Parts: sequence; structure tokens; C-alpha cells
Amino acid sequence: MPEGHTVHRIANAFQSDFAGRPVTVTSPQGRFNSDAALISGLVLKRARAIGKQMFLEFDGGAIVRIHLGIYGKWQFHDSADAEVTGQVRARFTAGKNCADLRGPTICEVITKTEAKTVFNRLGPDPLNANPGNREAQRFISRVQASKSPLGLLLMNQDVIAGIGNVYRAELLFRAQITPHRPGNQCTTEELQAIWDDSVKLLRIGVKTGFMITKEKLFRKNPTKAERNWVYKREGSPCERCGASVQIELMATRKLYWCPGCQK
DNA sequence: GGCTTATGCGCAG
DNA sequence: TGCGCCTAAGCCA
Repeated sequence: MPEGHTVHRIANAFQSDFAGRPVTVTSPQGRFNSDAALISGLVLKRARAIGKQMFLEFDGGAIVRIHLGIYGKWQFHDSADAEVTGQVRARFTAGKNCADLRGPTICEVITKTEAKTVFNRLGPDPLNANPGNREAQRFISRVQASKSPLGLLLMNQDVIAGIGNVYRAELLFRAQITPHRPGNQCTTEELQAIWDDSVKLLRIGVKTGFMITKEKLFRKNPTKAERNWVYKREGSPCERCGASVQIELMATRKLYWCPGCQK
């Protein structure tokens, strides 16, 4: 389930399972063979996530960049020789720790310079916010510089890194702003509130592993159907105002929102 | 068992 | 704007 919170969870797992140790890297499926050979046996210095991408930084400077896309998935095992099933693009092992990667959009070895280019393009990640408000200000100025609808801007990883279709819909519902409002018609206060809310929701996501967006359920164990206000609830009455939740396509992605609450 | 759908995004045109 | 990627879950029969 790859919005930003998932990738941060994986990066945290990599940091504790593999960092500081030599890591064997193979490609049972074969498509990552030549890249794996460049790094296999090197010590992993650090695993970090920025938005939906994970970066594994190895001794010597090589970096593995992984983007799960819509299909990609990780599977962790307790044994280095766990049986390989299906198409495993890359397997990382250190001692008994073993992680299999399937179906990623991107899995490649890049240089520090190439990584820097990626970092520079990405917008601020609410999960990497530093003390102070610099990331929020970067987000706000990027939104206000655009005439595009806010519903599109929240999906743009150059504007804010880590938000996907679920959090996009839920953040806008919680802010009570229509997805069609142009970025340059949003006030600084409104955008600051959306940023702060994204920090809060993504942290809940990292903690629980689920995209729970209703306060009441933060500490519970809600089913998928209960977790959200508008996502995948088209045609149902809005729990806040009773209006029928709408669905439409925005730039080919399904957008859910409440016309009663979101102005 | 088969079909649809998905939390994403790069690319061609 | 539409396609391709290439995997798994959810749903139906």
C-alpha cells in the first residue's frame, strides 16, 4: 500500500535489519542482476525514505533507488534461504534477515549525483519535516504559485512528497476545501493547516500501518471500509453533512469528495 | 478459476 | 490523453 507512510515503514525496517552490515543482493528474477552485482557484499550505511521513494546508501557511494509504483511490494523473511516464490526482482539478505522486492516501477543503482537530482526535484515530505516551518513554507509557496486545482497539486510529488490518492481525498475533506479550488486561491492559513494535518495523518499511518483519517478511530483497529470519510465511499451519505459523496476522474485518477462539506 | 481493480508514474505523441 | 508496467487482493461464479 504505497503512499508515503508505507515507504517510511519499510525504510525503518531496512535501517534496523540491514544498516551497518554487509548486505548480499541478488535478483532471482534476473532483471536487477547487473545492478545487484555492483553493490552485493557492501555495507549498507543508511536507509531513508523521501515521499514514495526509498534510498539505500551503500559504502562507496552507490545508492539503490526504489519506487514501488502501484504494484510494488516488499516481503520480509526470517531466513536468508527462504524459498523464492513468483517474480522476485531483488533479494536483500544480511544474516537471517531477508527482504524480497516484487513488481517495483523503479529499482536501480545510481550515483550520489544522480540521487541529488532526484532529491532536488521532490517537494517536502511531511514525514521528514524539521523543527521550524521551512518545509511547510516550501509547500505553501509551490501551491500558491499554481493555477492548477488543489486536488491535482496534492498528488504532485514535486509539490508535496508522499501523498497519494487516499490521503489527497481525505486531507481535502478534513480541510473542507473543494478539490477544484485553484492553488493560487488558497490562503496561507488554509495550506498551513493542510500541511499540519498531513504530518499528523502520515504519522498515524507510520505508527499503525493503515491510512486512518478519522480521529475517533486513531487508536482502534478499524476495517478498511471504516477508515476514511470519502475515499471509496461514492454514493454513500457523507457522515458529516448527509450529502452524497461524489466520485469523478481528475487527471485519470479517481477523486472522491463531499460537495456538501467542501467549498 | 477468471475478471476487475489498485495506494503511481514515466513516456509518446 | 492514453498506454504500459507487472503484482496481488477482492470479488464473482
